[in-house]
Formats: sequence, C-alpha cells, structure tokens
Amino acid sequence: MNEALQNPQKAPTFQPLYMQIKDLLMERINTGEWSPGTFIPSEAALASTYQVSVGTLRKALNELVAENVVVRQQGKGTSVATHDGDHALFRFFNICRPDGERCLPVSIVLGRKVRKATAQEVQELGLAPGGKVIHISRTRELDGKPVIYEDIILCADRFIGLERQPEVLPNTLYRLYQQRFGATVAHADERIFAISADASQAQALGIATGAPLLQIVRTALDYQGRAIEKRLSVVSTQGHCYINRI
Amino acid sequence: MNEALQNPQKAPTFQPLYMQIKDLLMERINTGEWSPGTFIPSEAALASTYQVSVGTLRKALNELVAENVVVRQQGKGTSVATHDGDHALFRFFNICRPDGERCLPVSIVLGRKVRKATAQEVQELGLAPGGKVIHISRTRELDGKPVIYEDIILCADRFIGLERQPEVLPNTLYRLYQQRFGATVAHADERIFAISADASQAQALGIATGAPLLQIVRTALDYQGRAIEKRLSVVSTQGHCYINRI
DNA sequence: TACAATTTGTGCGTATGTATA
DNA sequence: ATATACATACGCACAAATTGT
Repeated sequence: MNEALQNPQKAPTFQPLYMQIKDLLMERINTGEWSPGTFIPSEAALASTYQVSVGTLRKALNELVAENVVVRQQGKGTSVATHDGDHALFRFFNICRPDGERCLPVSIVLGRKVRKATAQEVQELGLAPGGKVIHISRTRELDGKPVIYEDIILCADRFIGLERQPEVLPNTLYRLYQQRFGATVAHADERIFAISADASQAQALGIATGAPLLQIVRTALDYQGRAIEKRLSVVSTQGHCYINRI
Repeated sequence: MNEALQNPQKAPTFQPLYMQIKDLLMERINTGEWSPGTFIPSEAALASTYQVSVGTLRKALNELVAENVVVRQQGKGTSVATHDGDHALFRFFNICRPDGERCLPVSIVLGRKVRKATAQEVQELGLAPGGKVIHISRTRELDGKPVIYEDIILCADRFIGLERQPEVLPNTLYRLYQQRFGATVAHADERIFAISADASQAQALGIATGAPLLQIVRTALDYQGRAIEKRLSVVSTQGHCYINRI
C-alpha cells in the first residue's frame, strides 16, 4: 500500500496514502461488503491488512467520520452510518414551526405508479434513454394539518418493486432506500421558489387557490454524487417554515 | 499546560488537552490579538509556548480549520480566516439562477437610520432594554433586475457610526462588519416563508401586487453564537431561486 | 536559476487513558 | 477483572510548498 510513495508521480493523479486508504474503505462500503449498521474491522486489523500505520488508517477513518459515512464509538468499534434516528431524519427534513421547534411529519400516500421517464428526468437522474421511473405522490401532515404535497421520482431499475412492496410506505423514505435497496442518500441539492397555489394544490393542502406556497425542488445524491431521487415538494407556510442553519 | 492531566478530575469540566489549546487559541482570535487576515505563530512556536507536543497543537488547529476559523497554507503559515473572496460571500448568499449558477448582487441603499429597538429586537439581538438599533433598507439587483428587498437591523452600540460612516455601503456587508467593527459572522439561522407581495414590496421589486415571494428571516451569529445582525429579506423568484446544498 | 530557511503536510511508532462488552 | 477498541498525547523523519537570498 505504498505504490504512490514508491512511484511518486508528479501527475495530478497523486493522492496521499490516507486518501487512498479512505477510497478503498469507501469502496468496500459502497459495494455492500460492509452494509449500514454493521461494524467494520478494528483500526489495528485494518492497518495490518493494508500494511499502513495505525495513525494513517485513523486519518482515513476520521475523514469518513467527517463525511458522515461511518460512526466511531470508543470501546465498541467503527460502524457504517445508518439513516434511522431523528438526527438523520432532520438532516433532510427542514420544515418546522416558526419558532424553530422541529415536529415529526405524518405521510399519506396518494398514489404510486411506474411510468416512462420524461426527457428531463432521464437527464437529471442519469437514466438510460426510454428508462422507467417510479412516481410516488403523497401529502405530509404536521401537527395534524396537511402542510406538504410531494411528488417523488425514482429510477425504476434501481428500486425494483418499491411501487408496491411495502403496503404502507414509511414516512422516512431514505431509511427504506438504504435498508431495502442499498442506496444511501448522502447529500441533497435543493432549490426553493415562491409560487401561487393552483386548484389541486389548494385542495390537497386545504388552503385558498392563489395562496403563496414554497416550492422545493430537490435532487438527492449518493456519496459519489450520483442522483438517487428527484423530489418536488410544495409547502404551505401558514403555520410552518423552511429552516436552514448555515 | 497539563493541568487537566495532572489533575484528572472526573467532573464534567474535563476537556482533552487539544481542546483546551483550541479554546486558548480561539480566545486570542476573539480578543482581536490575532485579527482576520494576519498570520499566527508557527506550529513549533505555539507548541513551545503552550508546552505541548506539535501533534497536540496540530489537532487543535485542525479543529479550528474545520470550523472555518483559520486557514492553513503549506509553506506559508496559518492565518485567521477573512470573509472576503467569493467563497465567503456565497456561503451566506444563497440566491442564484434556477440552473444553479451563482451571480453577484448589486446593492442600492434606500435608507439608514438609528431608532429605538422594538421589544422583539431587544430579545433577538440580546440588547439592553431601551437600546438602539441601526436600520438599513436596500434592494439588491441580480442580472440587472431588482430581486431582493432587505431590512437589516444591527445593535447601534456595537456598530457605532455605521449608519453614516462609509458614504457608499459595500454589497458584502459582512466583510465590513469584520474589518471595521471586529464582528465576524460565523453562522446564520434562516427561516423561509412564502408570502404575497404587498403594494410597497411590489413597487420595490417591479412585480404585481399579490405575486408570491420568498420571505427570509435571518439571524447572523458570531463564533460564540451571539446574535450580530437580524435581517429580513423578501425575494422575487421569477428569474432566481434560493439554493441549499445539504 | 539555484539554494537555503521556514512552515505545513504526510507517515510511522509508541505509550497511556477511557469506554465497552 | 479482563480483553478489546477507540481517544489522547508524545516524538521523529521526511516530503512539499513558499519565500527570500
């Protein structure tokens, strides 16, 4: 594991040793060899197998910790991060009360179907031409009131059977993606617009037609930056708001 | 600098050595001894003055790097982070074109005055009862069109003379806060609502009354989490949008 | 251009402390 | 109590980038 040192190319392909180790560890996570929630070998064991010092291996692992890929616990070991728990949920759920208090959403699925992807979806999700998508529609209630209407678009090949498999979809979909389909949402790209409610949106959210709404266009990405999900949310900010801590 | 090791209290006040060093360095930055842009002593020098190993001091510095407090450059040294440059600007300016392309805003100040703080402002900015605030109103243009209307509220005691000092305010106010008033904006808390444009907003942004707008309520905080600025922005998302990468 | 001094980056090794099972 | 695994702290050697001579 010292190829770069033995052959210190000046080419832009050079990477420090700990980065090479990091990539190797990341690869074993991405291939599913180490699935979310499982513990990976100890520092000493990994350092031995890769023939590097413990310090170098620690540096690689700490990089993965900073990227929320693994979680380390003194005395226990290092495990691959999961997306259950409130912390992970609220990382991607940014709607809360105006005072900043978070509240749990309750989802009501309105429909799910498989259909041919539009040209835009093919491009945004990186699908094969003429590929199919799963399209889920739902509303989400906060504090007992419908606040969000969502359209969720997924690659049908990557999420085979999702359109019917669990009779009741959980409201934390990303956990399902990870556990059932090995797709971990690592990042998301959101763009927010203000729009006026049309008739169907007004009806779904129980507000007046023409009322101002937030429209959130989200692309969810995995650790490699590949698009996993496209999501279009419409939010009524009568009693709630979008929150962003920078 | 080994008080904690010589006296390893089990009390919750315990902190590892590198965290103590980090706090000491942070303090010297906050007091202004090391102002933004200046270079601090080298690793070796600091390790010597604090009587710790270079590795421990490096760990403290790397923590500060992760929090964007200092910047390290191989061969040069370690400097206190500044808020000039596009990177720092776009960290707190999240309005861009719908395709994700960033564009530079142009500010037009409409008015600035000093007035008594409202009860809400006293609470949110942590002011003394009956304290005064500086109130700045401006519009911001993107691609030649007025897109944002902003009300900016500052503690008058902390920003003495800002209401008149620079005849023309720069459009990157946070840089001014840091350079002229020693107030570094480290974080911000934003809450976003959808509203309908009232008559004055419609006129300022050149849109129809009742058109949907984004309303952004921002509290800007320093490294200690103390409120520096309160800002109320109203954004037309006809040709632009709010962007958030999670 | 070449060289040296300074400073951070990388990598190795070791010892000890602390949390967990 | 013991073993395991991560956390902290120390020290050293060399590489790479920057600056000035």
